[in-house]
Amino acid sequence: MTAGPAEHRERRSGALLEFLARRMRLRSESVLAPLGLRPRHLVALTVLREAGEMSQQALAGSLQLDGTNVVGLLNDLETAELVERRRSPEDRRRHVVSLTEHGTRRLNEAECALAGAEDDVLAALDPAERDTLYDLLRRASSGGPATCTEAIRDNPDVLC
Amino acid sequence: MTAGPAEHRERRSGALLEFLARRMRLRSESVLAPLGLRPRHLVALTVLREAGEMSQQALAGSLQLDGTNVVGLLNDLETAELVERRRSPEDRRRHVVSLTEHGTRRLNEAECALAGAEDDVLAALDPAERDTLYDLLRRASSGGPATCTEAIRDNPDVLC
DNA sequence: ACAGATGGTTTGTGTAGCACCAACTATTTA
DNA sequence: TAAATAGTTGGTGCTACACAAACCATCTGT
Repeated sequence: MTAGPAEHRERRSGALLEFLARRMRLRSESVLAPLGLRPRHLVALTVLREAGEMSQQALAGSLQLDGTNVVGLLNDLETAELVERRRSPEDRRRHVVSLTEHGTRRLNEAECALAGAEDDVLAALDPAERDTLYDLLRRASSGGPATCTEAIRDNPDVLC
Repeated sequence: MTAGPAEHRERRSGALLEFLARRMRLRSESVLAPLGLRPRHLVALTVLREAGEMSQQALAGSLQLDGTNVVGLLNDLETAELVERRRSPEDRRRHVVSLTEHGTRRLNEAECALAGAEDDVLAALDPAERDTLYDLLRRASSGGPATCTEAIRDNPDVLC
C-alpha cells in the first residue's frame, strides 16, 4: 500500500479458471440433467467436435482421464447414440470415436440450454468480451499437448 | 458440410472452461504439493485477495461451497498462517477472514511457481492473449453473484 | 510363426472432494 | 427470554476419479 513500487502481481489464470469452472459446472448440472447429460459428457463431446474423431487413447490423453474411465464415459455416450465407435481400418485394435449427427445436434442443444448458466456466471462480461473469452478458451484447448503424460515430464523446471 | 447455411454454433464457454481447468489443476497439484497447498486452497486465497476480507459465510457463497467444508478449508489455511480469522466487531458471531501478509506473499510465490503449468496449458496463446484471458477471467470472477443460492433460483427460465 | 507389446474392456479397490444432517456454542434480534 | 444466525464438530454417503489385474484382439519385430 505504501506506494509499493515492487507491486509485481503474478497474474496466473489457474485459480480463476477453476473458480469459474466450478460455478459453471454447478449451474450446468441442473440444466443438463433433464437432457440425460453430465458436465463431463459435455466436455467429451466438445473435445470431439473441436478435434474431430480420434482414438480412445487420444481422447483419454486429451481429457487427461484414465483409459478405463474413458470406456465408461463412452459407453454412456454410445448408448445415448451421441457418439460412435468404429474399428480403425489401419489398426483394428483401435476404436475411432466420432460424434454422430445426433450427438452434434444434441451438443448444440445442450449448449443452447446453457445460455442461462453462462449469463449468470459471466454476468460481468459484455457479449463481445464473452466472445473473445470463448475464442481464447477454444484456441487454448485445441493447442494443448494431446498427450499430457509426456508434458508432465517437463515439470521439474519450476523455478522462480 | 454441404455448404451449410444454418451453421449456427452456440459458443458456450462452460465445457472449455472445465476442460482447461482440469488440465491446469492436474499440473498444479504436483507444483503446489511441495508448498503444502492444494488447488482449492489457491482458489480460496485468490478469492480473498480479489474481493478482500469477508465473512466465512460470504466466502462459502463465493466459492459455492458448503459452509461446513469451508471451516475445514480455513482451518488448513489458518494453521498455515496464510489466513486470519477475526471476530467481527459489529456482529461477534461472524468471523472475518482475511489474508495475512504471509498468505499474500505465499499466494504470489505459488502463482509464480505455476508459471510452468500455465505455459503448458496455455501454450497456444501468446503472452498478450494470456494477459487478456487473465483479465477476462478476473473480471468475470469478481462480478459473480456473491451468493449463488439466489442465483440458482433464476434457473427455470432455460428456454431456446 | 511366435513372442511381446499395444488398444480396449471388465471388474475390482481405494481415495478425495464434496453435500448434507444433527448437535452444540456464542451471539444477535425480536 | 425465545428464536434466529455464524461458526464448529462429527458423521454419513455419493461421485469422480486413479490404479491394478486379468482378459481378448490385434499388431510388430525377430
